Amino acid sequence: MYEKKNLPTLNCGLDLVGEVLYGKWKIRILWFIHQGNLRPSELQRKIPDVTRRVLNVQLKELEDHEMVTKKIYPVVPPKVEYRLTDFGKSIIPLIQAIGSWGDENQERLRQVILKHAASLSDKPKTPFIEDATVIIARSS
Amino acid sequence: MYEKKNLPTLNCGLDLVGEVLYGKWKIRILWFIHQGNLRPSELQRKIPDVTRRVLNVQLKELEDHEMVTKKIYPVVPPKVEYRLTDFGKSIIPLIQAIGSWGDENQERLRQVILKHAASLSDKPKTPFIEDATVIIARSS
DNA sequence: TCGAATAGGGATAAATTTATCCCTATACCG
DNA sequence: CGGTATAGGGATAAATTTATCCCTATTCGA
Repeated sequence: MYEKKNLPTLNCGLDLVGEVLYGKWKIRILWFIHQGNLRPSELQRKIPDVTRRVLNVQLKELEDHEMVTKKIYPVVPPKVEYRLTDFGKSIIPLIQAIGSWGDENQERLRQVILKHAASLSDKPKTPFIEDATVIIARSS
Repeated sequence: MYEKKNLPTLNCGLDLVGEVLYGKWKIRILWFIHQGNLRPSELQRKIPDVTRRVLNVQLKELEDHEMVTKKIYPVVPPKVEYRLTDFGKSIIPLIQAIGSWGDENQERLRQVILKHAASLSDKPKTPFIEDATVIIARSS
């Protein structure tokens, strides 16, 4: 595993929440578990962009942070279920609120996100002189 | 700058919010601006762990995402102020709620975070055989 | 005149997170 | 028998984010 070299900042509540929710998929994982998708394979189908490996890693962290519990059924093929702890359940209203705000502002969010992303891409790497060259070739 | 190679997932509101709030310091930056710390130097003093470079970068992203506006005063020494947009203001209640939940659960959060962090460090890298060697040496 | 404060940013390094690849195991279905 | 589904994890690569270092400029105060 990876050993942290910089200690996290843990001054205020905001810092603390950040530690347990920070992770590309964690909020969504919690949300989908809340929705009743308890098994890793179900979660993976709900979040196709996450790989199984990373899903496992983030679930493990959520477990360590006592947001979920893991139950392994000794059957074949294997069966595992994750459930929210009471602690995990208590954060669901926040996730709900965040999701609602996001839904309400969907259009604007999508617009500014895409605009920002574009502003990163459209820095031309090839100088304009190249375009000029093409034009000259055509006009000959 | 850095050009993204993997496109973000933008399916639901949760994804969208993630895009604009994801960043180690962004939520805190918004919060402190909301508290009236408008100038970069003030923000830096409030968040000593962020470097000026990164503070600038994250402020720029918040600006691109229309969460804040930047106002440059043509004076010397330079003076700059960031303010929340109406859009930015509308997300403050969420941040407030997250912070409150974090404060309320401060103790438990601190505990599980530290426990998890410790579990990463205390994986012994030197195999147990070394301990055994020591014991044998002692008993001779 | 030197140092501090103000704001900014390029180049690069380091840290961290996320993804890819590949392997283990078993039962069921056709 | 061969393919699929189930869950898991080590080793390593790639992507991304964050940090470090070092510059520019001006005014004020000691």
